[in-house]
Formats: sequence, structure tokens, C-alpha cells
Amino acid sequence: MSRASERAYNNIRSMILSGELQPGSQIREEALAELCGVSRTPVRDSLRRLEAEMFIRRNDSQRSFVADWSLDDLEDAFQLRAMLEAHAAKRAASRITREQLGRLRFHNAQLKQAIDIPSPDVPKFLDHNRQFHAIILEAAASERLANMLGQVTEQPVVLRTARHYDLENLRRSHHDHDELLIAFDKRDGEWAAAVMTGHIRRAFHAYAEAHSTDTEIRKSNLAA
Amino acid sequence: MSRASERAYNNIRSMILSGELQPGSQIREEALAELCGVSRTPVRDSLRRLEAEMFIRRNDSQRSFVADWSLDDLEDAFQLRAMLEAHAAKRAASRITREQLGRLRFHNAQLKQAIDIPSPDVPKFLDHNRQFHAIILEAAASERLANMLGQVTEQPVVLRTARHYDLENLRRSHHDHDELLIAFDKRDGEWAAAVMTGHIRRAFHAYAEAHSTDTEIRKSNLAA
DNA sequence: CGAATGCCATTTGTATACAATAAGCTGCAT
DNA sequence: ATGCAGCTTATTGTATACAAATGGCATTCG
Repeated sequence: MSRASERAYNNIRSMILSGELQPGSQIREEALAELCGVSRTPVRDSLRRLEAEMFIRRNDSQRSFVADWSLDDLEDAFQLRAMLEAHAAKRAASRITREQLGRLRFHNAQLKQAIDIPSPDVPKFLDHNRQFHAIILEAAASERLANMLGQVTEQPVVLRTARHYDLENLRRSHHDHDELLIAFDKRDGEWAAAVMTGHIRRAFHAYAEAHSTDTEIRKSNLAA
Repeated sequence: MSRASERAYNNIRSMILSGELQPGSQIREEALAELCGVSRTPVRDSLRRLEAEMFIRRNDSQRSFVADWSLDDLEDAFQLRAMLEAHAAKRAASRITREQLGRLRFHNAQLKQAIDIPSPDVPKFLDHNRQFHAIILEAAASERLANMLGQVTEQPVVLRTARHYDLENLRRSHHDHDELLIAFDKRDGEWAAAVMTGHIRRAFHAYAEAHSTDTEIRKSNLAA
């Protein structure tokens, strides 16, 4: 993607993810163009893309709004994600190379470090976690699957809730990864898929907790 | 979607589906703009969308080409489709209304007619088949799921192979629908999902057959 | 007072001109 | 003959001007 277009996309996307653009609020192309320092053309490209990714919704008359996520929407997205990631794990089990297994082990080790050292290093954890899952997706070798997963992995609520991960959750997460590694080593796709399903579903419940807390907070802020 | 943009999208899409734009061939924005009688702007919108739907691929330097489907790609798409449609069936089983069940029965009856009368009326069959599946998707009540399924249901190869459906396949297809109806009536999501999985996988093998024949034909045409 | 209608402001859609980038070709040097 | 340099041309990216459509407001009529 070219420079202006990419800048616009990343800018708008991160504004949505960070909550800088509030859920439900209207989006005007020209305003975003100014914010990003580009013309409307690349902004429009970005909006189309973000609409496909369901970060943005349009009403009957083509006006754009930041998507507003209900708990149901969130569960829906996680349900799909669990299914797709499990599928990826299953495919990966029969295709993964030694080299990929090696990288998986590396990131899992880094993950462990991020938990143990004095207090948990959440950003580091999340980064290696992301890479861990990316390698599995790579091993699954399905571009379509990768595209679809891209549509359900990064939700607005994620960033705001990342910090809600408690130590216990991080440990369980790491434990799942350990088990995935064994399943891959034994080329047991069914096992890998089952572990992955549980892994994602736990993540959902952690997010759901955080989301309701978050919603409570936002409500009381509005009340104040 | 607005007029010019929609026209461009539909035109280009159908040119790809019909094979008028050959798989692997380069696509130039200006040429398409002339063909569709619009400017490059709406054409660009359409190309972006078609790229997301994987009808079009882009090389490193942003030039566009009509996607070329290997048998592996096809199987990949069908595998995902089977999984997603099964998921939809499962969700639908616990949510479907009497009214939706009624419409399902109607289209299934029409389907049966399309098979029985003198010689099979394939277009009619396909139309009611499409609507049958659309109702299930509607009952599943997940916009995300619907979007994803949209990405894997209409493949270039489909149109060219529709006529390859033989009577036996049509009958089996109809039988699956009957069984789905019972599963829905009994609110048995697992059953519905299982039937649906088999339903789609059979479709894949029918398509795969047709695809290889099609490929053979294209090869011999090139040789001639 | 309420509803409908017409006008004005706002916002998006489309066309076009121009800029940037990459591909292909020509000719030169080795 | 081959490979590389620089130029030319083809193609896409971006900005901007203008067209179309929509929403909101005010005014008027029932």
C-alpha cells in the first residue's frame, strides 16, 4: 500500500482502537483527511477497508459511523475466532516445519520470561503471543483463513482490556501454548484444535469481564 | 452503493465470473473504466473490494491480475465454506422462527419441482437452493458470519460448472435439505451441522470433478 | 399546535488533472 | 553476445473541483 493511503488507514484504525473516535460517532471524510494530512481519496480507500473489517458501519445514506460493539457482537466475533483458530491449529499440525516449531518454542520461552520477571511485562507478553499465533497461521498455509482471522482478531475492545489480564490468566495462556507445542510435535491436529478452542474461549471470558467493567466505568463517567 | 460504483463492481465481477477476463491476465484501471463507462474512481473502489474478496490479486508494484484458482485453492475455499455453513446451521437450529421454517419448506418444495418436471430446470434449482441457504444464514443471525460466507460462496468456477450437476446430485442435494428441515424442526444443532458439512463436501467433489474436466478442456483448446 | 414542504447546508460520489513509481526498451560498454 | 544505465512509456496514487444526494431547519398551511 502506498504512503498516504497506508498512513490514513493506520491513523484511522488506531484512532478507533484507542477509542479516540468514540463508538457510534459519525465520521466525516474531510475531517479525517485533515487529521491525517492527506486528501479525501486515500481516506475513502481506508474507510472502505475499515467498513469491510466492520470497524465502521454505514447508514442508508452512506454516512459512516464508528462501530459500536455490544457484548453479543463480541461473543459472536470470539465464537468465529475460536472456530477459525482451531481450524488453523488443525491444519498447522500436519504441515508445520521443524523451523516453524523452533520459532514457536522461542516465542513461548519469551512469553514465559514476560510473565516471570518481577512484575508481568504485558506488552512483551502480548507481542510474543501475537507472533506465536501468527506462526501457527503461517503453518496452516491458507491465505483465505488468514484473511478471515484478520477480521476477528483485533477488536476495539482489546487494547483497552489488555491490562485487565491478570497473572493467573497469563500463566494459563502460557500453559496452553506448551500443550499446543506438544500436540504439534506429535502431529495431533485434533488435540491442537481442542486446546486452541479452549484457549480462545478463555480469552473471550477474560475480555467479557473487562468489557462489562469498562462499560460500567463509561456509564458512570457519563453520569458524572 | 451508488450508481457508477455499483455498475463497475457488478460489471467487473461478472466479467471475472464468466471468464471474459481470463484468470492470470492483467487488469488496467483505465481499460475497465472505459468498458464500464465510468471514471477510474469507482473502478478503483471496485477493484479494492474484489481484491478483498480474492477475485483479484496484486503484485508487489500494485498491478492487478485476475485471480487464478488451483484445485488446492478451491478445496481450501470449500473447506472453509463447509465449516462456516455448518456453524450457521448449528446457530440457526436454536434460533429459527416458524416463519423462516415455512419459507425454507417453500423453497425446498420448489427445488423438488425443479428436479422432477420433464428435464431438470437447473437455473430454477440453483435459485431456490441459494435462497434456502440464505434463509439459514439469516436465521443464524451473525452479520460477521454472513460476510465471511460471502467470501467463499461464489467462486469463478461455479458458474462454469453449474451445468455439470447431474440428476443424481440434485436428488441428493434435495434429500439433504429435507433432513436439514427435520433437524431444524427438532432444534438439533449438531445434526443440522453434520448434514450441512456433508452437503457442502459433496458439492466440493462435484465441483472438483467439473473443474478438472474444465481444465482439461481449456488445455486442449490451448494446444489446438 | 402539528405536519408537510421547500430551501439551504453538509456530506458523499465522480471525474479529471497531475504526481509518483515501476516496467520495458534502447544503446552503449565490456 | 550480455548486462547494465538511463530514458521513455505505461500504470497506479493523490489531490481537487464539481455533481449529486441527503439531512435539517424554517416556514407555511391545515
